[in-house]
Amino acid sequence: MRVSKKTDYALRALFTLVEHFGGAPIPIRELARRNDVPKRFLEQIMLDLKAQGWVDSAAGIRGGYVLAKNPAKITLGEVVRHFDGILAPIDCVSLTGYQRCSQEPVCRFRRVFLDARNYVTVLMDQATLAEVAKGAPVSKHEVSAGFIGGEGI
Amino acid sequence: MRVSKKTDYALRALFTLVEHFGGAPIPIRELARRNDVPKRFLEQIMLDLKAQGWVDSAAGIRGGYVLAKNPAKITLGEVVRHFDGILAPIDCVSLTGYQRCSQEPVCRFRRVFLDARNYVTVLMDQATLAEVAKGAPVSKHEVSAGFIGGEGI
DNA sequence: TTAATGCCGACTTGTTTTATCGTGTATTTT
DNA sequence: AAAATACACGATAAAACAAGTCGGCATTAA
Repeated sequence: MRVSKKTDYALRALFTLVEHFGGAPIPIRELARRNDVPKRFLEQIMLDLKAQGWVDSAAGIRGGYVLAKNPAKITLGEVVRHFDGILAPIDCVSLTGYQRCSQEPVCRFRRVFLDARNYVTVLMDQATLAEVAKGAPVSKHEVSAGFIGGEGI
Repeated sequence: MRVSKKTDYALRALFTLVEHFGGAPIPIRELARRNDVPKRFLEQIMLDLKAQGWVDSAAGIRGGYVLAKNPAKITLGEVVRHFDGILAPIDCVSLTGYQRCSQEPVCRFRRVFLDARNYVTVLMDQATLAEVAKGAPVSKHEVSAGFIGGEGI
């Protein structure tokens, strides 16, 4: 599951809106500046988020975007899946994007990808914006630590 | 971590070679037929696998490909990483493909992707061809079962 | 009314994916 | 030595996707 810039940018904007949940609308200009996203590109993305019912917009001089739902009701899984398609590493172990493969009856490595899917989908579907927003940013040390053999990652 | 057809095809061929480890070379024609892969495309892939030292080839009328190393010494992680690049879902949580992101000091969702990376990379780097080849194919039931809320996958 | 804002569709540009094709070289059986 | 069977290598290419960019219209508060 590789996430695109589009998904990345969408999440940045969403988490900014979570911070200001219940407050005044935030204009795209501000969302773009604070999250280091190209403004015209973010426009497209916000439009898409609105069509999905995750955000609402107000036009005019005090306009901007607000979160349309409680942040506990939106998950990372939904957002990633919307922009990038399936979460599974390969179609033959996906539910939403299942494609039959001729090798299924004999394929051995499929089990490993199924394992990956099981972990990742549960992880993503349980990760609500509300819960994730509570956590602290990742420290530099965490990215390079905690591995068994020091393999490349 | 989305795996490409190329990786998929490479793994199909490799597992066929694992089955015949120690035996006579298997020609591309046969590898292509048995694994349902376009022959000319597989040619490229096998050349690549050879350059990596994972397979060896013999020309001539009784020629073909054989595994060049013990299947316990090749992991899915190595193969996937070679063809598809990083295993991490996003560069900011990758070791081999790390790219600094301006939002790191404030990003909240990065932790979730780090979690996904940790699981997937350990899984893939521990999965040797030898071990994986021992397992049984995945049954139809396994792909659609075992989930908490019945979310889309 | 005017300035700030969102809305909308089209367009661009570059990369990656998934191959296909033609030709050349090596090996072995006959 | 010749024929058959393989691998080796480079070029080409259609299609999809990713990541933006642009121009102009609609809406609203001050």
